[in-house]
Amino acid sequence: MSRANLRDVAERAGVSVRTVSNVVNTPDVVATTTRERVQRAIEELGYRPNIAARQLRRGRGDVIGLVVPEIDSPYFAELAAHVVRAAEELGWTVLVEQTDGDPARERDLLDGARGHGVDGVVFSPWSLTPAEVSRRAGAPPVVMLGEQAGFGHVDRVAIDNQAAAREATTHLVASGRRRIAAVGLQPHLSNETARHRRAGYREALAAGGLAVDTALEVPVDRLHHADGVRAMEALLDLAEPPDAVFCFTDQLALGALRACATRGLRVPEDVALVGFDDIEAGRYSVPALTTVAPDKQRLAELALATLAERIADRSLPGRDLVVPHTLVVRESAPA
Amino acid sequence: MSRANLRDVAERAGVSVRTVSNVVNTPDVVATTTRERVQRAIEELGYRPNIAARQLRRGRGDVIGLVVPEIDSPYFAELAAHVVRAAEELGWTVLVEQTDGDPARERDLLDGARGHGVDGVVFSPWSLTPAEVSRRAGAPPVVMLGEQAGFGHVDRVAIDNQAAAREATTHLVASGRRRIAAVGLQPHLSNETARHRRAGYREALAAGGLAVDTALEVPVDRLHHADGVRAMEALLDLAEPPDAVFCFTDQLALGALRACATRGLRVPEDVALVGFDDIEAGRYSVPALTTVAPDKQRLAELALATLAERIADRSLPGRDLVVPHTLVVRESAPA
DNA sequence: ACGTGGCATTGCAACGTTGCAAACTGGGTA
DNA sequence: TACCCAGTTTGCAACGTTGCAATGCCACGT
Repeated sequence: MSRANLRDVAERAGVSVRTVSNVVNTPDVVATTTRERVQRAIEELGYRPNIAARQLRRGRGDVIGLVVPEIDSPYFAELAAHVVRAAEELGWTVLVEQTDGDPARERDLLDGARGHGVDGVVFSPWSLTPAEVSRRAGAPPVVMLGEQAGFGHVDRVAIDNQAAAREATTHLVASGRRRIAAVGLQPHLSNETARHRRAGYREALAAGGLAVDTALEVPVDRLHHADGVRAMEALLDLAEPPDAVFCFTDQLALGALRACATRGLRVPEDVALVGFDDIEAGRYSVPALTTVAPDKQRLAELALATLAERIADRSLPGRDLVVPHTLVVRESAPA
Repeated sequence: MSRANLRDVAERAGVSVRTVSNVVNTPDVVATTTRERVQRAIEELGYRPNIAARQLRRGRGDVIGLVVPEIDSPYFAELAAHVVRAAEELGWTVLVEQTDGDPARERDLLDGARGHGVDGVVFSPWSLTPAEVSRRAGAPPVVMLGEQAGFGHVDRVAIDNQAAAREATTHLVASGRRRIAAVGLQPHLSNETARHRRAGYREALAAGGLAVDTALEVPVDRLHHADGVRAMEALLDLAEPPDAVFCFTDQLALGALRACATRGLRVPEDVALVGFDDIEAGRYSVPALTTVAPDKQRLAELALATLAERIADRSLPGRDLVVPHTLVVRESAPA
């Protein structure tokens, strides 16, 4: 016996298909006795609505896509947790896709989570250029996360990365550091976020009367711990190593921390470290990470609220929404 | 103008609806010239298949659910990454749901990811009792992850938690530790996995001629860093603190590590630590964590392969599949 | 000229649901 | 008694796609 449908229930309860549908969707319009009889039939047959048919008929499926580079990076994992929770609040379920930062995959998935009939998409790009976010006829609405500027007609939700990076670096300057490195540029990707963070970093240096030394601006391949280790080792191999490092993600910072330990350097005494993202692991590392904390929950909620509005009215103009952040001072770069 | 459908394309290309469908699904049966004409029309109209209609017609939607307690716990995040990748390999997309370990939510979601028309579900339970995994008429097939034994008719994929815990503890015994604690029991949940790990831990103690001291078996509320901190502090407050701690997850171990640092204890000199899960953060902590490493990729692949088989043939008997694990010896508990 | 076989294309129906509007029911009112 | 209205229930059609089976077409061999 296959899965029961409305007709099976209707037959069993001795009512019309339409009435069963009413019991499921608008129970209050059905007479009490009828409703109870139908509900019993539903129970007995184990009826569950066919979502595909409902979606086809209604024109929406209450599913949204979440497209991130990698769901196992702590920042994205934490973000995803907030998105899933916020989505549930709105009656949505979340479909997760990974791009691995691959431009081609980002482009494909931008067109609607592999076409999987989602009502909308929350998209966290790494390498997408603004030009690529256009001409997407028939694709579901998208909200972009992060600092990819210049999309214009597309909604975007992000923290002010440049200001955040400036504050982080200023904190290091203020604590007396004079040779401050930056780790996390990704020149091989058109990663706008990294660019903004570097801009903020440089602003803070200038404001503190420090010169930019490009030898201290270390590019990385990816943003994992291992990349942080490599970058830190490179910095420590310099003739004049830094006395502070601003890492563009906490993962990089934790890698840098590890590299310092391996080399026998003390943090923060010999080198101060600041991260970015405020992932849980950074709150419990030894020493605990000073870091920029984006309000991830707010970010998720705002992204979904924006998406909901756009789904309701696709003619809305594109919006640029800013979410607050704070600098959390911990042991790796104390005041 | 709304979204284009097969009929719009057919009209524009001057062919039948069926031929357009053929171009989309089985291009090789269509003549080259026709195919090109249709493809041009598809491009021009920006046609994208309606997934709901396809799903309704085909009877499957190539979407599976992944139900985990929390997607932002590193272990589940890493697992999810593997699941998403493996799913893509099989042409599936993954819908993620979080239970927060809440029994009621676990029960609901077990019945098919909030009914969201998934073809199958990969379920990672925390507190579900075997009795609850029954009588699910019409619900999609499920593969259970972890050590929830006794489901019988349901497929299950897991590592041998008891053996793994035994090996981890034996490693501590072999390195000369004599007062070995265990952190991670969750007596308030019917968490079978924790039970198995304790059984393995006790086995190893017995084999090493050590007595079980229930004062050294520390329960925790959740499995986060903070719980590890609290548990470790409790252990260090004992009249006779342990010289080694086996934590049931790496997150707990990292919390314990942090607590040791705060108290000025050296790891591994004063206390050795072993974790479980082999999350990335544990590979870069100071000191790096000795831990049990489940083959997560294998776990994900096997779970999905099993699910695929069950979807194909729902009359298959329930299977219990075991995935390999290894003990990775690092600094927190050297040989 | 005609049948044959292979390739290409087509029409019909159905998947399960819900929007719409019509139809029925019973009791209260003019 | 005839009528009306609110409360219930119903039938029909359509959402967009694909399985099935039939039809059309053409080149080839006889």
